[in-house]
Parts: sequence; structure tokens; C-alpha cells
Amino acid sequence: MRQIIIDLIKKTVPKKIDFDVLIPDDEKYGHYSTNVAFRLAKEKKSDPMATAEESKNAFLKKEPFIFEKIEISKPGFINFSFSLDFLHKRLQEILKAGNDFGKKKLSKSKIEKVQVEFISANPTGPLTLANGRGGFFGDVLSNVLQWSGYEVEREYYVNDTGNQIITFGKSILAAAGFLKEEEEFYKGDYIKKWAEKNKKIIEENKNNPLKLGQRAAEDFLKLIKKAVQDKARIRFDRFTSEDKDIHKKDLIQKVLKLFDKEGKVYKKDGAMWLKTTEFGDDKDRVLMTSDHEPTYFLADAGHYLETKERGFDGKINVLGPDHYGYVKRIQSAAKIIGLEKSEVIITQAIRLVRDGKEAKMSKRKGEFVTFEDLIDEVGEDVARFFFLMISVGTHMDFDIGLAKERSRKNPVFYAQYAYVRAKNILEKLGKISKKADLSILNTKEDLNLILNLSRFPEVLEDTSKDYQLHRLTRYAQDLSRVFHDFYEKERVIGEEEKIVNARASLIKAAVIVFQDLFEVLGISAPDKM
RNA sequence: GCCCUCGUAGUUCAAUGGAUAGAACGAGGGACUUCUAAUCCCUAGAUGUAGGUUCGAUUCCUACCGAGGGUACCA
Repeated sequence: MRQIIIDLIKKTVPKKIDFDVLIPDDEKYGHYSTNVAFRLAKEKKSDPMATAEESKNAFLKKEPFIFEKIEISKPGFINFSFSLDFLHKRLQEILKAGNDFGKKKLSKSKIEKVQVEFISANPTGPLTLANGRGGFFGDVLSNVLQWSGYEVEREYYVNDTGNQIITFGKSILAAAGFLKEEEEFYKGDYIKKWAEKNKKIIEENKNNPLKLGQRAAEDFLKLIKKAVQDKARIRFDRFTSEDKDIHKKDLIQKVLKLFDKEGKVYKKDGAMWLKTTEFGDDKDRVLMTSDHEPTYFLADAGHYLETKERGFDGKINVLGPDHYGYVKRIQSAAKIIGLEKSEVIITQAIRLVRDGKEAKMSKRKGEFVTFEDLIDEVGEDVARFFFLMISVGTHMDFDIGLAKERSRKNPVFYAQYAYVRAKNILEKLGKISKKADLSILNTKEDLNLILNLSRFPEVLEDTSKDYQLHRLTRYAQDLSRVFHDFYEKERVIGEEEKIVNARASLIKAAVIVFQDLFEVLGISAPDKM
């Protein structure tokens, strides 16, 4: 829809002119609006209003039929309003496409393989709220990319070896009384509980904290999988093991060799370094310590090489805020490896607030509300919507009491209720005539609903480009508002037959879009509430 | 110290450099004999501070103030 206007403008202005087409705040400014006249006027050093007038005439000459009107408003905007006929055709398209509406189909040669890595929390305890934020984000981003024609793999990278796991093993030994507690050890009830249940395993491995840590990590990974897949309905295609898939498949040596061949490696103070400063990092980074141990960074580079070798064109890595300092170096590695389109998304921190006061969260100290707790408290749909409503770049204050209180009056129910209302009408009507005359849909509410339903593919497309997933939840709220408004003002059942038929088609289209939207967001589409 | 992110109604959040800064919750007032009132309608209420860039700034630049994070041969 918007694309039609963009194409029209592109046909009439010089190529280098940059412009925007957006939806105006006020309906008096039409369905879409462009600022192209400002840009043209600057180029030609003329008056924006006069330029707008010229452009308007050029547009009308090229496309005399699809617009009801094109208007100029100060200080130089050009506002487009579609014709009734055009809107009715759009409605027809939704009905024709059915639940494929919004799905982009690309020819085989154009399909790109993208891996989305997210959560990837160490299996050393339950998931935090921040993990949940990244989890929902990665899940829905993957959906959006799939709808936009990408081939997507959803990956959870499991750090199941190295210092972190050794510390974890030691923490368990400390909890069982074999070692003295230390500052960096993991604490918390979940460690103690595991230690109590697994006394025999601890006894057997008391001199091998790595093995013990790995053994416990297996158990915690199972719990994580359960929480993520069953409770949160976050889907993964692959759980990649750092130990089995990277270390034991010699990817460490392989990536080291590749870095060396590219001339990016040097030795200093007995350690091996990668020249990440060539890619804008503050300092070069260690790949292999002077004790000949590979760093976590080197293992990660090996992981990126694995992804590249498995045929991916791109990778999107969703990380928590404690990884800020990590972005430059991993992007450096991606560049050397040749993994094009490598992107790192940092989700901002969540501050847990309780009764208006900040509550510190720490996994190591065992003081936190887990992701699972939250889902148990407010439900999966609410938790999901709640996180997705907010840009990942924003620091988020999370008050669990408030979340619980508001879960009964939550925007997700607002959207689901709109869907229920639509379904209910269709159910009451029974069979729907396919030969409805859509041209009689001409009230403000009819047209506004058609307009907003038609926007769905644009919302998806924009989101697949800039990853601003909260656009989807905003759209869900906007669309629901428009539907509720329609429902309040226009009736279906009891009207004369041709109105019933036309409105039933419109509602059918609404049901389609709501179903599509809920599927992308991963929330349920209830028949009754 | 240096680097990054963030600062918007009472609260939680929106606004690819655009028009009168939008919602939701909370507050106040109204609307059900109707396809589900988990809804709709009305009212009050905000860009941290000081400059700069331009037709136009919440958005870009500089300084300051405040919050969080990073700054290891840890992960």
C-alpha cells in the first residue's frame, strides 16, 4: 500500500532524492503523507509549497484512479487518500491470500540463510528475566524473518566447558562442604538443592570440578529447555554445545589457523592476540593465554566459523547488556571469518522493582526472580506481550507486583478480546457468502478497518529490516482499537443481507490478520474469553 | 578516568528529522433491552538543564546533571 506511493514518487523525482512516506497522526492529513517536496525544494532552491503543487500534479497525471484525493498542506506536505475502490480491492486481496497474507515468498536463489542466536545463558542455574527478554525477542524476530522470506535457524549456544563450568563445579563442592566458599562462587538455594540430591555424584567427582560442573550443567540445561520450550513456548532448532560441537571438532585450531593466515594474529608475553583494533576495537584481544588455554572469545570465534561453514549468509546474535564490551571483538572475528551480515543486538537491562524500590538481581548470589516465576505469576501471553511492547534498547523497570495486578487488564487481552468478538460474529452467522459486494462498505469505521488490516505486511517488512519488534505489539493495539471501534459503531447481525455479507467478509479479513499477527508474536488466539 | 546505552504525563512505555509529542495504567465524569461492557465516549496531565545545526529537533552535535552497563591472558 505504502509501496505504491513510494513507487509513484520514485517515478517522478530524481534518483538521489531521499524522502519518507509515513502515516500522519491526524486523519485529516490523509492515509499517507510524504515530505518529498521539502527535499526537492532544497535541491532546486525553491519554495516547498510550490514544489509540492508541481509534484501533486505529476502524481495525479501518472495515477489518476487509485486516489480519492491528493492534498497539499503547509509547510509543504503532500497527503494521499486512497479511493474507495482501491481500498475494497485491498480487502479482496486479504481474503484471497488467507493466512498467507503478509508472508513474503522469494524465489529459491534469493533465499538467505540466517542464524538467530539468543538466550545462550550458561546452564548454571535458572533463567533470569533478562534471559526471558532476549528469549522472547529472539523467538519473535525469528518468526518475523521467516515471514519475510528468510530461512532461519534458532540457536541456543551452550557454554558447557571452561572456567565458568569449573567455578560452577567448585560451587557445588562448596555447597556440599568439600571446599571453602569463595566470592565468585555461585550461591543460592538451587545449588544447595542439587547438591543434596546428588551426593553420590559429588563424592565421585570431588577432585574433578569440571566434570562435576558439566554433570550438573546437563541437569540445569534440561530445566532450562523445559522452561523455555514448554512454558514460554520459545522455539529452538538447535542447542549447540561448546564442548562437543566446537572444541571436540577442532574448530578452535581451525579458526586460529584462519586468523593466522589472514595475518591478524601475533604473539606477545607468551599469549596469542587477535588484531581486533584494525576493526575499531579499543585494544587487541587474547585468543590463547600464556598457559596455552583458549579464551572464551576464541571458542566463540570457532562457533562463528562453524556457522559460516554450515552455509549461513548471516547471523544475528542477541546478547545481554553485560556483553557491551564484547560487540567489537566478535564483529571483528566475523569479518575475518567472512560471515557477512553479522549483527549483534544488545538487550538493555531490566531493573527489578518491588514496591517502588529497586531490588538487586544477581544469579551468582541467587537473589532474583526467575523467568519461570514470572510466567507462573502472569501467564505466558502476558509475559511475552509485556516484554515485546518495549524497545530492547530501553532500560526497563519491571515491577512484578504491578505486572500481576495489570495482568488482568493487559493490552494482550485487549487484542485477544477483539479477536474473540470477531470470531463470535462469524460463528453466529454460520455460512458466509463468498460473493459479497464489498463496495457497500463505506462508513468511516469500515474503511478505517480495511486500511489498518492492509498495513500488516508493511509492519512486518519494516520490522524485518530494523528489528524493532515493539512495532508489532503497537500495531496489535492499534488494530484492536480500530476493531473495537468498528464493533461498537457498526452492526452485522440483523442488518439487511448485502450488508451482512459485506461486513462478514470484512470480519473474516480481520480474523485472518489477527491470526497471522498472533502467530508471529507467539501469543494464543482464543475462541472464547 | 575512558567508552556505550538510557533520561518523555503521577507510573510503565511510544513517536525511520516532520504537522496539535501518542497509548496504557492510575485520577475524574458518562454509555449496556443490542454480534460478549475484558468494550466505547469525554476531561486533566510530559520532552533532565544550557547552547548549537535548519524550513522544522524528543530525534542530530557540544557541555552539564542523573540512572544502568562495559573497561581482565574471566565468562
